[in-house]
This record gives sequence, structure tokens and C-alpha cells, in this order.
Amino acid sequence: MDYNFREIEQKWQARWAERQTFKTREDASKPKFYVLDMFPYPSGAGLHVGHPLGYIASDIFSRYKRLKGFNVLHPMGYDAFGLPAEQYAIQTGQHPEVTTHRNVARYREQLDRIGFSYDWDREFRTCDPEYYKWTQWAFLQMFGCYYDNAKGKACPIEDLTAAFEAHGTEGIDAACSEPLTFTADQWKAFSEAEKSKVLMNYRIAYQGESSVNWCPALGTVLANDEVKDGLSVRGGHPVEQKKMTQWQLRVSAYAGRLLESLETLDWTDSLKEMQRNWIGRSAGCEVVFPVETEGKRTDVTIFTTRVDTIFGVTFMVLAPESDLTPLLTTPAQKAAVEEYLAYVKKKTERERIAETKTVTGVFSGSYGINPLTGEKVPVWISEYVLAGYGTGAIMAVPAHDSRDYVFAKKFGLEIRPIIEGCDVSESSFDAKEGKMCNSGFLNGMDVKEAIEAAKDYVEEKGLGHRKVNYRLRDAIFSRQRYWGEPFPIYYKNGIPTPLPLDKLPLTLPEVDEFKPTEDGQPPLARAKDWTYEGWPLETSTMPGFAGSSAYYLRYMDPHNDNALVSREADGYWRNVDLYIGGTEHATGHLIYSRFWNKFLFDLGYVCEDEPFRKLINQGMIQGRSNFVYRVVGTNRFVSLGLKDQYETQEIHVDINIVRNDKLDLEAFRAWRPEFKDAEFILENGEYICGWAVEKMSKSMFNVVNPDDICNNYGADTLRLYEMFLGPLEQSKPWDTKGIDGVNRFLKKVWRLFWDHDKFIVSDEAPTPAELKALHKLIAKEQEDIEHFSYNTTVSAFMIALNELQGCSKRAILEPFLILLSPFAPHIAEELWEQLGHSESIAYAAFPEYVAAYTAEDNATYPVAFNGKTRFTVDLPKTLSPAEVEAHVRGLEQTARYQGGMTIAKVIVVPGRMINIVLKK
RNA sequence: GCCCGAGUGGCGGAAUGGUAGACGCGCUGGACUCAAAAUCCUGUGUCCUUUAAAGACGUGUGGGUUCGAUUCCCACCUCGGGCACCA
Repeated sequence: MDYNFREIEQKWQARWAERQTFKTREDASKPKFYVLDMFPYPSGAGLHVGHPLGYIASDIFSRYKRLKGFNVLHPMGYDAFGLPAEQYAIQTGQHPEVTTHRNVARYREQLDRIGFSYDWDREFRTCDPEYYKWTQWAFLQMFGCYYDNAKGKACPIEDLTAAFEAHGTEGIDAACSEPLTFTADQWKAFSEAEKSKVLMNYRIAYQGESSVNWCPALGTVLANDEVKDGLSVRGGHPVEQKKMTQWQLRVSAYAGRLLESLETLDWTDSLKEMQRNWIGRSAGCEVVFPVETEGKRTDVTIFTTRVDTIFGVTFMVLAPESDLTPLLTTPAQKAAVEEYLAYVKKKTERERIAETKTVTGVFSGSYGINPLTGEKVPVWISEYVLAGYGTGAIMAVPAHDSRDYVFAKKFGLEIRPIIEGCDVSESSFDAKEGKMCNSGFLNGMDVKEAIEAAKDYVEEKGLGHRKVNYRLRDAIFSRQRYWGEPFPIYYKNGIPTPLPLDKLPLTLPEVDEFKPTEDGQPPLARAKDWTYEGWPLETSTMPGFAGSSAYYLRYMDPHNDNALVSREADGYWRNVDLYIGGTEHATGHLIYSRFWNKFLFDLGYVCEDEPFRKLINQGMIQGRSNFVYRVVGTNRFVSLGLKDQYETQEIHVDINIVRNDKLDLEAFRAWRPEFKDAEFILENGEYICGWAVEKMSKSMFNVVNPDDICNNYGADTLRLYEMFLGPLEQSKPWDTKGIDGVNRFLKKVWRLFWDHDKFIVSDEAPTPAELKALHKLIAKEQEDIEHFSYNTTVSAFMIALNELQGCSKRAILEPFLILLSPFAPHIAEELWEQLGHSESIAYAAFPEYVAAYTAEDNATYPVAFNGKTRFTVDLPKTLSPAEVEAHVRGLEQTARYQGGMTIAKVIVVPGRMINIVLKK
């Protein structure tokens, strides 16, 4: 019998489904292990060979953990709301649900061929109303909560209103959009609308004004990645910055906790670093500078991390968008300032970022007073100060801040060094080192010392206070689009009011078109009767990350209609033990999920503070493109080795008509009409193509479809080969050339059991050498899988097979199949069954490793003289280093290699190496 | 500009202080075959040498630590990734 992978793979995929081999239940008798892939967005293009890389790795780990006796949760589903389906709908008029359904079916078909051990009973899509009910539910929870800084957690908004009733804002320490102050009496006197507005300032899900990319032509807000060079990516329409009221999530309230608990996670350092940068903690000081405008005094609070340099302040700068800008502009400067503001407003976010080299600004006419020195300094307005960070105002110290320096040079402002011996003639001195000078009481101190001393001083004198700022912004949560979760909010007398929980899910309404309305309303405004009890419902929808923020919780209990996840299921599965996915989600999904989870944790709905304990980022699989070289102006194509003799043009050629870089000439002529009469300049009778590693994409003709690999080599070969390609976390090119190696390996495995039509497995006792090969493999596989070094595990299989050549003994082959089964489950199941087992190999016991079989009695020591190996010697492993040394010193060869020198010392590395150090 | 990560045969890669190049691809020669495919066996870092033995060189470059460095330290070069007026 031959290794008929097609038959075997079909048979076992059907059988796993039929027998529900991978159905998972809570089982208190077993330790749990939750393995999760970042679920895919089902695009119209289907999967290419790069997509399943992470899925294969997680599947191997899942199967391995099952063999180790764990109860493994390994689910899959789809992130199905999103822009591409909607855009396609706008163009074709097809309902996004239809295209999404079609794409999901195609993905499922492709995934099924690879033989994953998912529990498909737990599958759901983020666009299923039964699921997005819980996305809406979570939103309402956030709407109903505020963040109490003193308690360090989210609390019901009722606690806050009770406090307002009792004593107004006195003693409240809550995360808010802007600080408010009122008394209990004032609160009681507020109208319903005013109260609602005040509470919005505190809610975790709130409506607030923020600056967004607005595209008038498309009538929608666009995300930053949908805008390029000030134009919309789709359509090329101009995009402007506009202040709009949007739903937002108060992620910033969690900045400190998101940063701190990074320490507890088993993620790569680079990923944690990316999140740290994104959260951007900076500890500094807020200081009040009184500013005089035409005799009027305004207190301006600035934020700085370098209070120590306050004696070097020679001017101040306001952000153009700051509320203070109009207040501090003198009549004399009014025209100039307004002109500048108009100029700034015209620029898009992109242009502002792109033109960081050009320095712009205008003088306000006002002067601030340095609270430490009493000195008067001019107040400028410049776009290099951001309204959204700190207080939107800074003190400028050009001698010790490079941005202030450039600004001072451009506008001829004073640069005053306050660190001894630094040279500021060419650039500022930003380093936090040196001794202070020209700085009053700070003189003579080291910079680090001075920072603390200055902070203490400012606080003592009541001039300011210590302050920690974060760069992390609140997440804008509404989109003017159709294909997303509707907000469970209606407007009663214009006041945003939550829908009652028993009205969830609020399902997406039908609309005649998926575009915004003519007057710029979101698509949901087209729906008939989009109201609740006669009041209008919110017409924007939630963004893509809403549905993916808590999906890992839903897999624990996917059919529960009473809760996102039951207490029991959550208590059993807790959180994800291993999460595999790409780095591109480092500052999106992986921040939002952590925030979402922490919020639910605060409310007691989940038992773990962090969602993903260990995270592995699989690398990208790039494409390997092939080229042909056309002699310029002709239809002649020259082979790679001869192309330098001609003037040529490089042309991408479909990799499906190239094998081992050799072009199939007939297929090439048939590929495109213009190549029908192509002529070739061959070398050694063949046309050799050039190649390059590029992104896998249709336009490069280098897309490899996993279905083709499954047809030609089988899913087991695909799985092994994807792992064999290189380290999981590294980006690497796909090259189908090498796949024959692993395919050959599987054929050889088959032949251990079958000699043509004869099943040849015997019950003979294995030899010590065979046992040793097996146990070496057991040890290696365990070590490598735990470290996600799958490529070396595949190598270890190949080495073991070479050592076990011709061994058809049951006592060896049974454990060998178990070891192989996570990697190549179909062939392992088939042969396992042929050995007489009726139960699936998936739940066999991982073979135990017997140390005795891997330990050699003798070690072969290389003997080196001054580091150069001269000969080897076989010695029992049991010898102590001293005994080995004595033996080696006594050898005849040792004397021969000494060459008149004397032995200074002998270094023995037990079991590895002997080095004899010689001296004259 | 700042912060990470990586540089090893023709190619993917292995070795984390102890015989560099495991394993696989490709290539060489051979067996089987009328022939091809498939399969099996052999060799395969570079240089010197007719060949072999033996030797020298060899992990981006230059230094250092060490009996011994791909591995640790310093500087530089190249590539990849992330952040970027965040006061």
C-alpha cells in the first residue's frame, strides 16, 4: 500500500468531525490549557500559504498539550465586521452579510483541509447578533461606569451621582475629560440635560469632542490609515481636520495599570516595549506661570519633565488650538495671530507631521512671569506644541531642549545655558548630566539631583505640583458606517440614554444603500423607523476593534444567552495561556483587549486581570517571485546567466509555470497572448529565472495557495514544511522547492510500516540503539516545543528516522507515531489505526523519556592543545574530571603533541571537551 | 533623530562559552531502468595540492576578555522592525 495522503487526510478529517474528537468540555479532573489564534478577517482573496503559519503552530501546541494530559480549549471564529466588506457592498450593492458569509465559507473550507483540532462547536462571528449582543452589553457597562482614581478601578456612575448629591465635586478623584468644580446645591439645580453633560465628563464610554479626519466627499470620518498625504485612500478626496462629537472609550484612565501589569506578562520584550512607548508615561511637574496681557492676569499651567531647567526659560509657547490662545493675544498682535491660526488650520495632520523640519510660530503679545525668578518672558504660539498633550502650553528652555532651540534660533530668542561647560553654539544640550549653574539655589547640583530638588521646591512654594502624563489617548469609538455593531443608545429629548438590557441585541437595520445620506448622516440614518419608543437611535456604529476586544472570553461559553461568559466557565478557563498572532496588533487590538478585560475584571465579571498570559508573534511568510528578462524592444527572453550581455527588462513571471527556477517554456507562451511567439536564449538548454523575496501578493504572481500544496503533497507535508521553514517568530520567504524533503520524510515513515503491500510491523524487542534514538527524540521534542522551536523538532524527526532506518518494531513505532501526531496528525492517525487502535491518537499519552537510553556509557572527548583539536579519546562518562585529566596526561599521544613544551593546565568539560594548555 | 532585533556555505537554517555549518534543499557521482520518473547509496564551506593525507583560512568589519568566542564586552558598517514635534 502506498502513502495515499489524499485518501488518508479526507478520511480523518471526516472522522474527527463525525466523532467530535476535539469537542471540549470543562473538566475539573484535568488541568486546563487555552490556546488561541488571533481570529482572521475573512477577506475575499482567501488564505495564502502565509496565513496558516500561526494556526499550524498553535495546533501543534494544542495537540501536544492534549498528549500531555491537559484539557485544551482551542477555538476559532471570524472577525467579520469591517471596512472591506462594506466598501465592496457600496460598489456592488451586495449586502455585506452575503459577501461575509461567502468569504467565511471559503476560509472554513481552506482551514478544514489543513486538519486543525479546533472545537468548531464554539465558532462564532463578531457580526452574529447573539455575539454582538455582548459587545453592546459591555458598551453599556462602560457607559454606566466612571473610573475612580482613588480606588484604582471602575465604579458605578450611581456612586458618583450620590457623591455629587452629598458634597458636589469636593473630594472626587475620578478620571475625566476636563476638571469640573461645583457644589451639591449646584448639582441639584442642574437640568437633566446639564446633569447628562456633566456625567459624560466621567463615563468610561462617553460622548466627547475630538479632532478627526473628516472627508466631506465621502461623508465619513476616516481612520489615520485610510488617509494618505491629506487625501482619502479610496477616491483621493481631500480630508480635513474637524472637531466632532464622537463616542469614545476612556482608555487613558487605565494607562497606569496597562503599563504596570505588562511586567506580569510573558510577551516578547520588543512587544512590551512597543506598548510602553504607546502608553508613553512621563513623570514631571505642572507649574503655574502668571501671564500679563494688557494689564490683565491669566494663570497658565505648563507641564515639564525638566523643572530643573526653569532658570533657563527665555520664552513660553502655546498650542495654536489652546483655549488660552485668544485670551493671551494682544490687539496689536491679533491680525498676525489670526493669520497664523488660519495657516495652521488649513494643514492636515499628515502635513503637520511631514513638515516637522520647518519651524513656524507667532508672538502673542503677552509676557509670562517665571514664578521662580520673577523674570518676564514672551509668550509665543506655535504648532510644535500639541494641544492634546500635557496642558497645551510649555516653558521653553532653548539651551536644553532641541525643539525649543530650533525655535529660538529661527526667531532670534535668547538661549541661556544653565549647565556648566556645555556648548550651545551649534545645538542644544539635552542630556541629563552635568552641574547646574546660573540657577539660584540649584547651582552646583548634579542634574538628576536638581530635578528632584526643583520639584520639591515648586511643591513647597505652592507654584505647582508633581504630575504623571501619558501619551495614550482615549479611543474614538464611533464610525459613520453600516457594517458594525449599532450603539444601544437612543436620544430622549436629545439626551443619550441607554437601551434597557433586555432589548439587546439591537440588530442592524436594513438600508436601501450602504452609503452615507446626502446630508452627511451615517448609513443607519437611511433605515426606516430607526427609533426606540419614538426617540431616535444612535446612527453611528462601533469600530472594528469592538468585536475583537472580548472574543476570547466568549469562546469559553459561546452559546450562553444570559451572560458573555458564565462564572463557572470563566473560573475554569480563566484566560488565554498561549496567544499566537502578528505584531501588527501591538498597539491596537492588544491594548484595547487588555483595557476591556481590566474593565470587566473591575466589575467582577471575569476573574483574571490580564487576557493573554503568553504571546507569540509569528513572522510573516514572504513570497518568492520569479523573473524573466526580456531583451529591450524585442520578444526575446534571455536566461539569467546570460542577461548581462544584453540590455534587458525584468518582468514578473507566474511562479506556477516555473519549477526550481527553470521556466516551462510552453506554459510561458500560453500564459499571456503577448508571449505567444516568445523566443528564448537558453543556457545549457534551459531557461533559468531570476528571483527575489517580496511580499506575497497577486500583482507579483507569487501567491502560493495552501489548497494546491494539500493537493500535491498533502496537509501533513504542508504542516511539517511550514514549521521546518525556520524559526516561528522570524519572517522568512516561502520556497516550494524545499518541500520535497519533508514529503520524502513522510513517505519514509510510511515505509517503516509497509513494504509494498505487506504490513511489516513486528513485536520484536527493540535494540538499545533503537531505544536510544527514540528517547533522544522524546527529550528533544519536549524541549523544543516548549520553546516554540518547531523547525529543530522537525529536524529531530528526520535524524531519528535515519537512525531507525528499517526498524519496523511496534515498541518503537507506536511512541514514534505519538510524537509525530501533533505535526502530521493524519498519517499518524492512519498508521495508529492500522496498528490496531480504535481510539484517536490525539488523546494517547505522550511517551515518557527514560534517561538511561539517551546517556552514552562512553563520551568521545576531543582533546585540544592550546585550543586546537588534535585527537579524540573515548572515556567512560562516569569518570570525574580529575580522573579524565590523569588519563589524558598519561597518553602517549599527549607526550607526542607536547613538542618540548610543558603542560600548564588541563581543562576538562565533563562529557564535552578536553583542552591542554601548553607553555614554553 | 530615538528605541529594539538580526548579519553563519549556492539557498532555508543549526549550534548561547567547548570539534562551526546539524537537518533539509540544490548540486556531483553511482545503483536500479531500454529510458524517464520515483527510490536508494556517495560526496558537497573556501584555498593550497594532479589526487589523497596533512595544512591554512573561515560565522558583516576592527579591537578586547578567555586555554578556547558564531556565542560575552567596546566601536563601526549593513539590513529589518517599531516610535517620532509627547515638553
